[in-house]
Amino acid sequence: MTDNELKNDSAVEAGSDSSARTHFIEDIIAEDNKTGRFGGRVHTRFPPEPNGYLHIGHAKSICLNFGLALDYGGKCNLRFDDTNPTKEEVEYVESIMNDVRWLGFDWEDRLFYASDYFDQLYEWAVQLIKAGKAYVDHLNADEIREHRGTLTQPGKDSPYRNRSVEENLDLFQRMKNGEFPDGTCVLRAKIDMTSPNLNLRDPVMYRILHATHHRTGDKWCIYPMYDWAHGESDSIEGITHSICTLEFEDHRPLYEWFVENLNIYRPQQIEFARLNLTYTIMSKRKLIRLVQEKHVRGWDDPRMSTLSGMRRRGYPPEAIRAFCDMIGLAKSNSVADFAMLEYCVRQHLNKVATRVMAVLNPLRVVLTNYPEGQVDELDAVNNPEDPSAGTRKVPFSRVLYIDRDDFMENPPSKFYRLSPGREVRLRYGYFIKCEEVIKDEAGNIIELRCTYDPTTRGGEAPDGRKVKATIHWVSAAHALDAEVRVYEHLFTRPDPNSDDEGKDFTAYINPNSLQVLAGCKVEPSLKDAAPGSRYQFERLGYFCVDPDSQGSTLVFNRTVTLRDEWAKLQKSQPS
RNA sequence: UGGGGAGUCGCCAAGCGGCAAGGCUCCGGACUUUGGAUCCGGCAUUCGUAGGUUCGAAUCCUACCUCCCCAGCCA
Repeated sequence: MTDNELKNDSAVEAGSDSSARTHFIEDIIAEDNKTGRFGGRVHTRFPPEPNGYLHIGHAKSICLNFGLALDYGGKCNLRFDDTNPTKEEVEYVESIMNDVRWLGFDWEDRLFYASDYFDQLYEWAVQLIKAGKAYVDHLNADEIREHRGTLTQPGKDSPYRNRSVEENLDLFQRMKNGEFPDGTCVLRAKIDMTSPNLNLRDPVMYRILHATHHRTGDKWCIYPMYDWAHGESDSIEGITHSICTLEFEDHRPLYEWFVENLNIYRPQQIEFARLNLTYTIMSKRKLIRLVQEKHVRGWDDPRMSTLSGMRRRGYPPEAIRAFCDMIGLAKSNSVADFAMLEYCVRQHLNKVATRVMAVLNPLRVVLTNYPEGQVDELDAVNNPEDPSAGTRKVPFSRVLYIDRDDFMENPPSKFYRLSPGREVRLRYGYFIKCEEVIKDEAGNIIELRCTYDPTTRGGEAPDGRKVKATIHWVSAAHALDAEVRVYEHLFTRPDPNSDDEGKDFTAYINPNSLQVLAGCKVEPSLKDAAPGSRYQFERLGYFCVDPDSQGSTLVFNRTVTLRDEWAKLQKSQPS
């Protein structure tokens, strides 16, 4: 996919006339381009820490950063912010690269790691020490906290704050050489212990961590803190607009203090509001708990808000991009409605998904006037939204399955599917009329006896009579068995974080978030459906073949239902 | 009570002194061999509150209110 296709695609998906409406970051870029601040360059970066899987919130940042580069003819780097070896793993860096690519973005040859810059960072730290702007502090963690003061009280200088440059240089080198155990001392920037901005009260730049790093191994036992590594990495890479989330607004003065005191190139940090979505959790800490405590099957469980989960669920990357376009960008905390995401998923799938017939909850139907052993090959349209998708043959015979939801013995007035004595159309097939309801001893309906009208082949009656409903079906003798996994929101409330009642978010996990339907029947054209392929099961929703499918066992995930007027009616008038 | 942000329809979100875009949701209706899609129509006399400036304010000024973030050797 070319850059242009990607752009147009997203714009079209979002239903926006792209050209108009700019958000505040685009305004900033326009202004910078006007003043020539960065010489017309736009160079962004997506800087994940490899300590978990990417989620839909990251998608917003990815689309923003890579999207801006695309829109302004600039570049976007992928940079792993790997400054804490105790939490980071290669499994995560691989999954992250995989997810960014899947979303449709390309960092070309610009794959970087903050750990690439450890040597440079060390040199710069020495430079600050020499300038009297950094010192080694032997206060322990508790003491540092005590000296930091509070929100309303200024902090106090550490007794080690005024060590000589020589002593600091010596100590810092010995920190690096591994002469001290974890926690004995840290390197701090010497700024202002009385600043109302706590980030400026002599922030820690390096801590001692005798841990093996996923890339640098045991080369280092001191690791830079986020504030010390991030801006400097941006500077090294020539980033123009360093976009991050709101909680870093307070860090901007520190970001700028470092680049100014080092006298190096200064990128512009810009903050935006992270994405929140109803019925989902976005914190990595909580997502990892869902996985570790086995509330879900793994990072890629289709109920997860991770990109890998959404991929397995069947959400197309185009839909996620369109969603990121649709939600806009601002600085106010907000919670996007999950329905927006589903709208984007349906909108894309409607245009591209092959239609197929599947019966989730089979009810046997025998056409009493249809010749035994006769098979009719009916023509079915693969995608009414896309004529080029062509048609296929669907076998029709005497014994069929329809969905139990499509039959009611005593239908309410608004129900216009099949019921005793009523006639409906079988999609692409014939009109059938229900003549008899067969029940078992317990009174459960086990079969319907119907007659079909041979003159209605294809679904049109020569006498022009109309039918109120068209229902889907499969031929019993030809159908394939399948397992279908039906999902609902993972949480029972729009904001699972609301810890009123002092409850943990796990208290709001939806016990019905996964329902496994066995014994489903799908049409034979699905025989060799590959994992990951997406279909519309007519009248039901969009479904995606799960990787658990193997050999003759087909497993589908329900991606999202179709919009359903009937379901809505039932909900509003329960009875 | 320190500092940094934000408050426009149920949810996102435009608007930057000239009289409230758009999308999602929702509600009507048309069409329909998917109760899908599509198409039409409806949905903020009002912009956190109260004052003020102005011919005119969501937009400027003042005060207040509410919410979010910051006291990791996490990012």
